[in-house]
Amino acid sequence: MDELDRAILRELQSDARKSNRDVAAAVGVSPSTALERTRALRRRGIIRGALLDVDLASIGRPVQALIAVRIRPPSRPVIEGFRDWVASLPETLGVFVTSGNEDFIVHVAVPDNDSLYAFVIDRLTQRREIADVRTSVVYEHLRNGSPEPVD
Amino acid sequence: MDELDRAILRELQSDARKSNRDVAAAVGVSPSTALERTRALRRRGIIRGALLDVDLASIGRPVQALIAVRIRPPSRPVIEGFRDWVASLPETLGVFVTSGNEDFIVHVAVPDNDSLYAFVIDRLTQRREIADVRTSVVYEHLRNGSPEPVD
DNA sequence: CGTGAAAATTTGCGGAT
DNA sequence: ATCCGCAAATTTTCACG
Repeated sequence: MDELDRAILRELQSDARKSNRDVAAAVGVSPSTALERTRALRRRGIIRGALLDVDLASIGRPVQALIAVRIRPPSRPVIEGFRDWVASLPETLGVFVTSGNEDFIVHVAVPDNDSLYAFVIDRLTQRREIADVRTSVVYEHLRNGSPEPVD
Repeated sequence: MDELDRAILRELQSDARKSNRDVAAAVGVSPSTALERTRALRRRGIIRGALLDVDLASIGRPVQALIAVRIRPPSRPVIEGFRDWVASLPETLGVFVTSGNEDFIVHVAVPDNDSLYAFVIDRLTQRREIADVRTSVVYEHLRNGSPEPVD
């Protein structure tokens, strides 16, 4: 990870679909060099892919929530079972497996408040391993798509 | 949003860098049609862009946490001031503004546990408007990069 | 890491259904 | 009104220096 790699990463973080030619021009190397560096970043697992940023409201899912879940017993099979199940639900955008007051924070997007309520009481609470659930509605979600390398 | 739009969205969600030619082939239309549809999705704000998926560990930030913050008073100027400040920190990956037991959930990535502790006690707690902070270390973060449209 | 040429893709437009 | 075919422009890709 030299300065050139970091510069290429910055360019692609600003727009993952930027053409290799534009990236090369922006960082001051030839397209072939930029291409080889970018491929190496992928091979090394530093770049994992490119995610489409979709407006959730316009696909009918304007209501987001974070749901803190505590599981009992918090043993590996139970944790992993719940994790995989909840990650596979269509409402789920992401799952954080955490230490602390809860075992999971589940990020969901649904069409409306009724759907959210139904998700929590009909689907989540049906799981026997759930000891506690706390739901927070998300008013706004800001993302920093460009985390910077350190060291 | 007809079936063709949804199919194109699905393809690009699986890989935001997929070539237009591949998208067209996968959904069964000509490249020119796929291109025009994709541009329309962008114009309509349904596609907001493409984010690079970077492995945080390999850029020196392997430790993630979710930090629940309560603010006082939770008035608009105070909320928005804190939101903009915390979103601009280099450690911050994202900020959820929420209802419920906390006003914010801040998602951060740092080099190690010491950095996390320093972030919480040196930077966050310095802000006078913070009434309460609860930190949860994130062991694992699964994402569903392909939220499906409903209706 | 760059050059240059070949291959592949993107793009705009005229015409078809 | 939407989609396709085609050709030009642009970009990607790679062998070689």
